[in-house]
Amino acid sequence: MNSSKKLIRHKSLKKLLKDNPFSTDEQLAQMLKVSVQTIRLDRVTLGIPELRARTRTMAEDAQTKVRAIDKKDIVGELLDLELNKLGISTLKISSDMVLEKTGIARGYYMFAMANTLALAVVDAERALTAVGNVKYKVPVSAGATLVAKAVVTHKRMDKYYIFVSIKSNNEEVFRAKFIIVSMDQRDKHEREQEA
Amino acid sequence: MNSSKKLIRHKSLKKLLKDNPFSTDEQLAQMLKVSVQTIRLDRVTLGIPELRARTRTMAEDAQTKVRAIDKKDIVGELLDLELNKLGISTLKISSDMVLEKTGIARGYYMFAMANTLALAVVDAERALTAVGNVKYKVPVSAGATLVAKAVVTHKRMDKYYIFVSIKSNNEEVFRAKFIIVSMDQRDKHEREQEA
DNA sequence: ACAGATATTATGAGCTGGTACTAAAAAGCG
DNA sequence: CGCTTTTTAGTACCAGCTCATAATATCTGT
Repeated sequence: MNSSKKLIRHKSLKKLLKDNPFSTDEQLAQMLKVSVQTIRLDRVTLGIPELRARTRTMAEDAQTKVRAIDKKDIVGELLDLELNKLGISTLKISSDMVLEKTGIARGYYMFAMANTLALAVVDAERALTAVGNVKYKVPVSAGATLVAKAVVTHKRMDKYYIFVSIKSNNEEVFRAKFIIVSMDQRDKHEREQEA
Repeated sequence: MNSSKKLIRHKSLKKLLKDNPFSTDEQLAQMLKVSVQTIRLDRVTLGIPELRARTRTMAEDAQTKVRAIDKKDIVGELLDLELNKLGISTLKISSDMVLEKTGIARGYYMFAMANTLALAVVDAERALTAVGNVKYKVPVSAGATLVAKAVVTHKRMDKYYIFVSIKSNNEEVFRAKFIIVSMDQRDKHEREQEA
């Protein structure tokens, strides 16, 4: 099978670009062990624009982002995001994020981190938190690097049920469940009904 | 004055690039009615990178943007406080506390307001949030003045059960239940055990 | 095994949006 | 007027492509 090779390469190509959209054709060619021309051909058939166009659209998108929450709204740093599935972010607790008396991080940072991540995971133009359920398991001190993982457990109508776990040094320090309501669907329904 | 022209142009240049960072030197030259070389020279002296580098860093930044909660007074203003009984605070939602897309206040502001008030009500030197249960009832827009009321429903051992309700224009927009743990009594014992 | 299709690679011209450098022309100023 | 600063011009070079053409390699059916 000749074309199966090609298909596999196409998939790999997509994945490579998803992981690092800043690769040049030459780098991609090296990674996939084919010639640069092949990469270019693949890009054309897959409708993938060149590096410059890619970065450009990314930069433009960043300016006028159309998603539930702008990436800049994420408290912490977004590491991975699969819309409607999961998201991972980190946040370093600095000394001005802790309570003076106890030296322990104010709880709302973990809440904000978890909540914004949950909202970011939802693939909707407009989304709101409806319900939150949080549990603080271990106090967090300054200097800790937190890693939050949000997972969409299930979705019913316009409601997303999201579970978020925050770990520090692989120890769970916080967990939360959110119900996020997408406003997109409502709009559509309402518009359709009205129309 | 020769250099004043230059200074003015430098300011214009910065502004133009702020408004549209995607301009090429040629476009900028046309807009400022000078030669392309002048623009390049200006960019060098101002330390402004070329278009491609600009878009590139923008795209990269967009991927991993850090933004913690503003250190501003999230808490709001304390109006009344009866330790171990109740507390009342207000918070005005400003335009930079809302999500751009929806114009609705970010949920963690209400959480932070409620949570800090709950902690304030507890009559303990050191207290931590253990569990939180929140419900967002009505979206809040910029300009709204929120009033939070926290009530200690009961206390068992070192745990305080606190109910918080946030109203805007006398309409309940948010409610939360917290379990706050006082560390005053037990920290001595536990530290010795953990150490 | 061999023609014909499909896939891959090579080659070269041309483009954009620059950098880096040199040098000439223009403007400003005492 | 001459000197300095500022602006413009010009050349060579680069990355990272596109587009077109052509050659080679690989596979596939008969």
